Amino acid sequence: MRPKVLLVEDDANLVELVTYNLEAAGFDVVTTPDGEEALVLASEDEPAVVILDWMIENLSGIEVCRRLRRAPATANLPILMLTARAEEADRIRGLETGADDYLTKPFSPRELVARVRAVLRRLRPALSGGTLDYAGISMDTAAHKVTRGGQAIPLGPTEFRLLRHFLEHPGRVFSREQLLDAVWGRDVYVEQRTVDVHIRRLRKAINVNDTLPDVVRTVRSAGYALDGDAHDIAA
Amino acid sequence: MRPKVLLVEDDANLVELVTYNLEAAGFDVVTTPDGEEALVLASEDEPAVVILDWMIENLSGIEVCRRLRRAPATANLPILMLTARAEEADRIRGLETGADDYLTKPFSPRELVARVRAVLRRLRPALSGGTLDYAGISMDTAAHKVTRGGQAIPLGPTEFRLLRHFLEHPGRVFSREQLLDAVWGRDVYVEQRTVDVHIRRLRKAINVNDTLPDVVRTVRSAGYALDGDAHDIAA
DNA sequence: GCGTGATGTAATAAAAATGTAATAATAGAA
DNA sequence: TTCTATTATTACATTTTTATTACATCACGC
Repeated sequence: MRPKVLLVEDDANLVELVTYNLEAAGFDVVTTPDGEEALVLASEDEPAVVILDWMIENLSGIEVCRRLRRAPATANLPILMLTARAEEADRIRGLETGADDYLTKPFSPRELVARVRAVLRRLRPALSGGTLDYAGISMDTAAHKVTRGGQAIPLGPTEFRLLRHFLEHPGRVFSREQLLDAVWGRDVYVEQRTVDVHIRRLRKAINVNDTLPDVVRTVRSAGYALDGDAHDIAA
Repeated sequence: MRPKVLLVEDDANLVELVTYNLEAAGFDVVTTPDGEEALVLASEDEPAVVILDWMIENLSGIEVCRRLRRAPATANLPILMLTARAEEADRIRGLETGADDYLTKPFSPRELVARVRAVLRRLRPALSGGTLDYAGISMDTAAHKVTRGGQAIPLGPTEFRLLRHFLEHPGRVFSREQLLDAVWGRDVYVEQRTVDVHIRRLRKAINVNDTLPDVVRTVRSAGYALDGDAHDIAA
C-alpha cells in the first residue's frame, strides 16, 4: 500500500511537477487548490502527510494548518508547509502553528521528496522500513505483528524468529543446521528434526490451518525456503 | 522536567548563541565539539533531541548521524542537522541518512528553536505538554490526567509513566529491560519481574477491573506493547 | 508519630512454548 | 513397482514464561 500525500496547491505547474516526483518516489497523490476542500479531503481521504501551500484559495494555508491541528481526527497528521515567503517570522509562525516542516520556494523536488520521507520515517515507521514484506506476508518487527493478505497471524516466539529469518532472505534455501544456527543460536543443542516441527507450526499458522497456499518450500535433502510460488515451481 | 538537547558543534560562538536561546526557550543544553563524545553523550545522557553540526571534530556529523541511527538505543532519537553546506545534494544526503530536519547556516536562533519544538512536538508530545491519544485513551500530560472513553482513570505515578511511554510509542513492543530504562531510569536497579507487577496494575486500572477490553498486549519472550486490538492480533 | 498509598520482591498458580520420540506419509531411486 | 531415505504429523512430558496475589517496606502529608 503506497502512502498517500495530500497536496494543497493552486499553481498548476507546481502541482504537476510535485505530483510527478512524488509518484515516482512511490506515493499516491491527491491534490486540491482549495483550502476548504483540503480540510474535507484530509479527514476523509486519510492521507499519510499533507503538503500545504501558504497561499491558496478560500483559506490561507496557515489557517488550514491550524484547523487540521484542532480537529481530533487530523491533529496528528504530519504537515509540510510550502511557500514563497522566506522571511524568518513567517517560517517560525508556520512551525509554531503546528507544521512539521517548512520549505521555501523555489525548492527542488528531490529535496521535497526527501523531506516527506523524513517526516514519514518518524511518524509512520511502518511505511518506510521496520517491516518485512514478501509474498503477501508482512512483518512489523517493532510491533511484533505479522499479517498475510491483511489478516493477522499469531505466532509463537520461535516461529516468529524463523519467519523473520526467512523474510530477511526470501527464496533462499536453508539447511536445518543453518536454521538452528540462525534462529536458535550457535551454541544451542537441539535435534535437527526439531526444525521440522517448527516448520510445521509455522506452516499451520501462516497458511491459516492449510486454507491458503503453502509459502514454505521443502527442498528434499537440502532444507527449507520461503517461496511465494512454492508449489508451482518444480525443482 | 525540562527536555534536554545535545548540541554537537565546535564553533564556540555558535554554541554560546544557540545554548542561550535554547535555555531561554526552556531546554537544558549539553554540548560537545567532538563526534566520538557525542555518541557517548547521546546514549548516556538521554537527550530528547540532538543538534548536529556537519563539520565537527573526529567524526563528521553525517557519520555520527548514521551511527546514532544504527545503535538501537539511539535509533529513534530526533536529529537536527546544522551546516554551512547549502547544496541540495547535501541536504538530501543529510535527510536520507536519518536526520529529521536540516538547517543551513546562517540561521536564526529563533527558527532553530521553532524547529526543535516542531520535531519534539511530533516525537515526544509529552515533553511539550500536550495530550496523548490512542485507542480511546487520552492522557493530559500537563494535568496528569487520564481518561478512557471519557471515563477518568486513576493511576499511580509509575503506572502513569509507564502508560505515557506506551502512548508515546503506540503499538511498539518493549522488553522489560527497555521499560525499566525508559520508565524507571537507567541507573535504578529493580528486578525485571517488577515490570510484570506494574503491568498488572496498569491493566487493572485502565481496563477498569477487567470490564473493558485489554489494551496491553503481552508478547511472549519479548515484552509488552500498547495495542488497540490487543487480543485479536497475537504475535 | 500516624495513616495512606505506592513500591518492589517473593511465592505460587496458570498458561504457553518447546523439544523429543513415535508413527505415518511421501518422494525418488533402482 | 518396490524399497529406502527423507519429511510430515501428532501427542506428550518438560521447561519456560507470564499472571496474580500477598506482604514488608518506604515516602509523604497531616
